[in-house]
Amino acid sequence: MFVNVYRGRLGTDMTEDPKPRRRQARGERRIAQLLQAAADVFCANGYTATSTNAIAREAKVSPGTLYQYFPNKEAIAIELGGRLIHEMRERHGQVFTPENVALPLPELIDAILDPMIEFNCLNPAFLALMHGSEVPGRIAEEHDELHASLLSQVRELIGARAAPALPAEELDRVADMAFAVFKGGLALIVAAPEGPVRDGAVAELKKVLYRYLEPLLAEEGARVTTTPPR
Amino acid sequence: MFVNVYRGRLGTDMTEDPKPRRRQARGERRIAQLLQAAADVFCANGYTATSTNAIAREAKVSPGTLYQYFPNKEAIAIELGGRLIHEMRERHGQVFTPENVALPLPELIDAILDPMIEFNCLNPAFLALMHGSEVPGRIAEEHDELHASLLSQVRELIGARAAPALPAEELDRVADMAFAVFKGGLALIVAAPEGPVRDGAVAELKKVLYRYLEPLLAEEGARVTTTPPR
Amino acid sequence: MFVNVYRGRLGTDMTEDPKPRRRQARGERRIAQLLQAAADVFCANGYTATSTNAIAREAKVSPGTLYQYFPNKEAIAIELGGRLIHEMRERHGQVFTPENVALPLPELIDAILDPMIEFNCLNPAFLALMHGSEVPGRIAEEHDELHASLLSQVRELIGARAAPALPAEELDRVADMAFAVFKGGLALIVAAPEGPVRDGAVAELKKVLYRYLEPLLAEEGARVTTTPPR
Amino acid sequence: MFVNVYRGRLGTDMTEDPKPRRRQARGERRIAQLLQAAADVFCANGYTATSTNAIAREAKVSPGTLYQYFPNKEAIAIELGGRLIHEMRERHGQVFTPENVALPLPELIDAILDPMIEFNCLNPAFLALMHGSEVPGRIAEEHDELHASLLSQVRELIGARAAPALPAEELDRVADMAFAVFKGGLALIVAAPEGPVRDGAVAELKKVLYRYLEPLLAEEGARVTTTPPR
DNA sequence: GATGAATGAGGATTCATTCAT
DNA sequence: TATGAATGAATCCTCATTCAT
Repeated sequence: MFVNVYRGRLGTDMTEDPKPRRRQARGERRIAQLLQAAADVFCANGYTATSTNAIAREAKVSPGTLYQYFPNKEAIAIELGGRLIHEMRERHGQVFTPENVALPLPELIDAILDPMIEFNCLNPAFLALMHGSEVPGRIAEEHDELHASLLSQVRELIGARAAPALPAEELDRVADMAFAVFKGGLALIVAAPEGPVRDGAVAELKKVLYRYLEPLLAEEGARVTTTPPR
Repeated sequence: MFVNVYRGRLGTDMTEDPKPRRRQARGERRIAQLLQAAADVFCANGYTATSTNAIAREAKVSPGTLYQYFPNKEAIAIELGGRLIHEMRERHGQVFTPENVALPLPELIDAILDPMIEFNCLNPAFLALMHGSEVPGRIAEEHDELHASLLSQVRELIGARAAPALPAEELDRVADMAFAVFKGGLALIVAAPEGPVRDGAVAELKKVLYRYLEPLLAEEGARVTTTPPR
Repeated sequence: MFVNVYRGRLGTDMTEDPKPRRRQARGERRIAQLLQAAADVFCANGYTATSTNAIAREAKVSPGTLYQYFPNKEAIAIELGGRLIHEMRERHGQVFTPENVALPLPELIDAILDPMIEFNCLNPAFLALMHGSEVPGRIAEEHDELHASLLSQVRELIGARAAPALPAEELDRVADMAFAVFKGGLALIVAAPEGPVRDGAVAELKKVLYRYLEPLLAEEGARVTTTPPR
Repeated sequence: MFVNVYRGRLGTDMTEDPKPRRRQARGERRIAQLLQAAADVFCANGYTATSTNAIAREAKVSPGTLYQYFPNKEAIAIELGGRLIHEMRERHGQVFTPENVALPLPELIDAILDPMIEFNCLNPAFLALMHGSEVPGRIAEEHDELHASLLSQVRELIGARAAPALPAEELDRVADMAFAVFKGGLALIVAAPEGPVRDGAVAELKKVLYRYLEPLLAEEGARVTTTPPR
C-alpha cells in the first residue's frame, strides 16, 4: 500500500473495523517514521545526494520495507513536502484574516511571522525541500502553490490597509519584496542557534519589515497609534 | 593539465613561444567552454544531480576531453566557484572603501548593490553553487570566506557611520540581517525577467535597506542631507 | 558486508539465531562462489587484466552483488590470497617440526614437498597471485611474509642437520637456492597434466633436491642409512 | 612507418639512397628509444598495467609519435620480446655446439649458464615479458618457440652424453626439469643485488645442476676427469 | 508485512587510439 | 614527422528498485 495523499493527522479518521484500523495505524506509524528519517537525511545531505537506502537505514527498516510504503524516492519527498505544506497551510497559512487586518502593524507582523518562524525552526526539512533546483517537479509545484497562496494573502492584506490610491503594480512589488526579504531573514533565523541569538535575529527581521511597510500603511498606523517594535 | 588558479582574463598574458601559446590559448578556451557548460547545467539541475557526461555533452566534447582538464567533478565546481568568487571579489568585493564611507546612504546602497546585482544576474551559477549542502567542501569554504569578508566589510561600514554608542553586538545583528535580507531580495531579482520588473524589484530592495538602515545612520544622513530613493 | 579475515571452513561455527545463520551461510556461499570465480579468472588473465565485471559474470551474479561483498577489486585479491596463504600456512606450512628434523633426507623431502605440491596443483590461483608486480601491495606483503616464514624454516631445518661448521652465510645461500629451485620445479609440475607426467616431474624434482642437499647433510644421511629416491 | 619484423641490429643493412637511410636511421633510433622505455615500464609495472601514454612519457615523446612506429600496445611488446628473443638466440642460444658437447660437465654448465645469466641480468624485461598470463598471445608463442628450441638443445646435449641406454622419456624429464630448475634459480639471481650475493647464487645454482646431472653423465665425467665446481 | 540480498542501468573515470595542427 | 588534444568504448563502482524467503 502506498500513500501520496495527505490524510489528516495519523489515525484521526473515524470508524472502520478494528483489524484494518490496527493495520492502518501501524502503517501510518511506519510512514511517519520513514518521513521523519527522510526529513533528517534530506536536511543533512540535500534531496539528490540522499539515497533511499540511507533513509531506510536512518528509519531502521530495510529498503524493501521503505518500498512497501513509497513507490520511489520522489514520492517520499512529495509526501513529506505535501505534509509539511499542508501543516503549514492548516496551522499558519491564514495570514489574511479579519483579526489580522485590524491589527496595528507591529502586532500584525508578530501574528504572521511568529508561527511561520516557529514552524520552520521546528521543521528545517521544509526549507531544505523548498530549495530550488535539486528537487523534482511535483514538490516544486506544490511549493509554488503555497507560495502563491501566501503571496496573494500578503497582497490582500497590504492592499486592505494601504492607501487606496496605491497602484496594483506597486502593491505586487511590495508584497513580493516583503516576502522575499522575509525568506532571506528566515534563513538566517533558522541557521542561528536557538536562544538569544535567534531571538535577536527575529526581532531584527521584524524591524526590517516594520520600517519597510510602515510608510505604506501610514494612515492605518496613525489611526491606531502603534509603537514600533523595540 | 588542470587549473585551479585564476589567471586573469583569458590570454591577457603576453610572451612565451608561439606554439605553446596557441596550445595554451586553445586550452584556456576549452576550460572556459567547459566551465560555461558546467555553469549552465549546475544552474539547471544543481551540483549533485549534474553528471560529468552531461557537462561534456553540453560543452559538445567527449567525457575524455573533460577529464583532460579537470580531474573530477568536484574540481570543476571548485574551479568555477573559485573563478566566480575571485571575480566577485576583484570587481565588486570592495564594499568598505573611503569613497563609500563618505557617501550619502542612498548612493552608498547604489554603490554596493548595483555591481553585486549585476554580477549575480550575469552569473546565475554563482547563486546556484552557493546553495548549501549539495556542494563540495572546498567551494563552501571559499564561499564562507567571501561571505565572511563581505559581512565584515558591511559591519565596518555600518560601524563607521552609525552612532558611536551602538553596541558591537547590535552592530553584528544589523549587518547580518542586512546581508540576509539582501540575499533574499537578490534571489527575487535574479529570478525576475530582465526589464522593468527586475528594475522595480531592485528599487524595492533598495528601499527596504534604506528604511532599515536610515535610522541607524541618522546623523550622517542629517549631515549630508540626502533625499531617500524615490 | 565485507570480509577480510579468514574464519575457518565455512559455517563450522554453531550458535546464533536461525535466520541470521541462514543469511550468513548464504553470504559465505556467495563469497566462496565469488572467490572461486575470481581465482579462475585471475588464473586465466592475470590480476590486472581481470575486470570485476568479468568476475561477476564468471560467478553468474551481477556486478552489484559482487560489490555487496567486496569493496573493490583489490579486496577480492587480498581476500583470496589471504585465504590461500592462510590455508597453506595452517595445513602445510609447518616444515620445521620435530618429526621432520629426525627424518632421513628422502622422507624429509617427501614430507615437505608433497603437501606443498598438492596444494599448488589444487589451487593454481596461488601461484597466479604470487606473481610479482601485477598484484596489489597487501597481497605481495602477505606473500612475502609466507615466503620469509617458509624460508626461515628451511634454513632452520638445514641448519639443524648440516655439519655444525657450516657458515651461516652459506646456509642462507643453500636455503635460498633450494627454495628457488623448488619454485622452478613446482611451476613445471603444476603446468604438467595430471597423471604419470606430473608424477614423473615430482620424482625428478625430488631427485634434484636430494642430490643438492645430500652432501650437506651427509652425516645425518649416514646415521640413518637412507636410500636415495629411485 | 611501422615495424613488427626484426630487421637486424640498427642500420646494419646495406646501401640505399642517403636520405631514406637517414630517415631510417632516425626511425630506428626512435624505435630503440621507445622499446627501451617500454622495457623499463614493463619491468616496473608489468605489461597489462602499463599504458601506452606511460611508455611515450618515459621515452619523452608524444603518444602520437609512438603510434607512428607501432600500431598498438601489443605490437610494442611483440617487437620488444622479439628483439630480446632474437638477441638471446643469436648470442647465447647455441647451447648444443660441438665444443660444448666435448666439455667436462662443470665447464659445460659454465658455458651455458654464464651467457644466459648475463643476458637476463642485463635485460630484466626479458623475464618480465616471459611471465605467463599477463602477456598477449603472440609473444607467448615466440617465447614458446625459444623455450622449445633451448629445451631440445638441452635434450640433445644430455642425450649426447648420457648413457646410451637412457630411455628417451627419462631424458625428456631430465631436460625439462633441469631447465625448470634453471629458471627458478635464474629468478633468484636476477633479483639478487649485483656483487658477491649474486655471484654466490650463481655458484650455488651451478652446484645444483652439477649434482643433478653428474650421475647421469657419469661416464663422460669419468672420461674427462672433471673436478666438480668448488 | 518485513527482510536484506540481488539486480542492472547509469555515472565517474581511464586509456588505447586518432586526428588536426 | 612530431605534437598533444580529442575521442569513446570499457572500467570501476553506486544506488534506485525488485524479489525470494
